[in-house]
Amino acid sequence: MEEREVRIGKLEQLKAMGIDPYGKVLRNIEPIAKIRQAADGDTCSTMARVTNIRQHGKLTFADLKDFTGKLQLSFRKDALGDKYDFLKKFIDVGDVIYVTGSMYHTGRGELTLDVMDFVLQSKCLRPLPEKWHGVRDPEVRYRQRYLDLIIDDDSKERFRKRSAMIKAIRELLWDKGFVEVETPILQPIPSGASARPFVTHHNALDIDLYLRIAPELYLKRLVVGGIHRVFELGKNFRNEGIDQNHNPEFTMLELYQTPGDYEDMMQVAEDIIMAAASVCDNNGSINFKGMDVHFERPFERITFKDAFRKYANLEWDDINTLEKTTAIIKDKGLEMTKTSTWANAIQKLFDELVQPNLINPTFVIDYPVAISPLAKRKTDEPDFVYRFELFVAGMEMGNAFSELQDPFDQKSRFEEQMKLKESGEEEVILMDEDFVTALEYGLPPTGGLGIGIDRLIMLLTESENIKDVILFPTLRPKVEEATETIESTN
RNA sequence: GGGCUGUUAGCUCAAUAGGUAGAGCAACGGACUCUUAAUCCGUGGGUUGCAGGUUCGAGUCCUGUACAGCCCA
Repeated sequence: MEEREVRIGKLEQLKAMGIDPYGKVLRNIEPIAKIRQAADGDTCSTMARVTNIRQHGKLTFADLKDFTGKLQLSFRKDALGDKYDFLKKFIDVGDVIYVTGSMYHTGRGELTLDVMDFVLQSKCLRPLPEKWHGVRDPEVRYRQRYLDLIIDDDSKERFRKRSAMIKAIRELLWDKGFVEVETPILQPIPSGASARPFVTHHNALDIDLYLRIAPELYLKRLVVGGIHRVFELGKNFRNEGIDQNHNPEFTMLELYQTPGDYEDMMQVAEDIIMAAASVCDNNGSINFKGMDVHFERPFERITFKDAFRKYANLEWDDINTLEKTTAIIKDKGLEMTKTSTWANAIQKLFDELVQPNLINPTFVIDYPVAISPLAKRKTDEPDFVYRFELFVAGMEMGNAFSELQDPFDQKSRFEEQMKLKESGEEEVILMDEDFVTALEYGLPPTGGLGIGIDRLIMLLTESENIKDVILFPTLRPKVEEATETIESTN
């Protein structure tokens, strides 16, 4: 590791000269994006990482980058004197420096800070990845995200947008009078959705606890408690495989509103998605995995039954029993991975035959009660519920319903789920008696909505892999290696 | 879980048929006051992911393994 040794050598020399390579805090700075708005002749100061150095004898240009942008610097021997020689000798690409100087435009028109003084703020001991190919190895990008952020402007921009979208969503909800809350991540019963949970153990209580798979049942308790508009934006955890669309921990928005129903939730869902989309200047059109997607209100609506008719050419009479769905699954050469129930079969058929066709934002509404244990039955059609799922680019983006208020019905639906569990079904919505008790106190007519934030951000930033919108995606830890680190100096 | 592909210098990538492992950038030394992938001259840099095997000889072929990517479930 020769280059690193060279830089450590410089570090030692600096110390010997009485210069702290990890300098004092200098606060009178502004981010690069702000500085770039200055007029020629203005005096500006900033602190950022040097990403490129171009030396020309007694004149040196350098590029400085922070999270907000890039700025060219010029260093002149005739302005800096001995300090210019210090620059040439001790400042490397990767170092973080404080600079102060005056703005001007070069002959070629590049906005540049002519440096009057600079201070080393942190010495970079390792060479940065190559300057124009950047980091290609996905593993480095995910494990050493800081390198990705230093080098890759697109990545930087993607995470800046992520932050801005989440801010836009929060502001929208606050403006609508929603209260933001935090409910337990450690839950004794991981209910509210059907997925395998992570298990952990609390020593003092000597009980197993589960990382939540959904905050749903807690948020509805809060509606019972009188918080009529409530939301939570946070992590859920599901113990399932990792692929382009799945990370074991992911960010979910859930909100509940009373008075409200799933019609209201369609409006809110559109509001949220348009608010997030407004952050990306793409005029509501994106291209995702080769699909052209247009965001335009109102989003399309189609009933669950009609979706089968339209996209799979199947009438409800063709698929309303386990025998019929099983036959079709075989006929299409599909494979059932879960237990053989009508609920699993109809879900499988939907996932395979309908979902991939839903490119533009589409609300699929009025689901069968058998696959919706927390949603309110339709008054005119009690085998169906007031529920929708939102699909975009063939991906599920959201799930919402008019919430089931009837504690007796809720109890019996939990019981059905538990029967399924006993018969070997792994993923069911677990019985939560305390939640039923809460319903007995009276849940007013409520609409509830969940939106997968990571997937929304993937879509709007046209990122095909969920790992590209999560700063530190879950990876298998590296076993060997433990990259050579410096010996502690004490 | 299954299949395919990848892993070579700090970074990005080469290496034809199994025959001394190369280039660009980065680094180091030198020239250079308007470059922006600066340019020019020169120098150093490798346990080819890891562990075995075949062979006179392995980056290359075989087996196993680790990690990653893609596809499938």
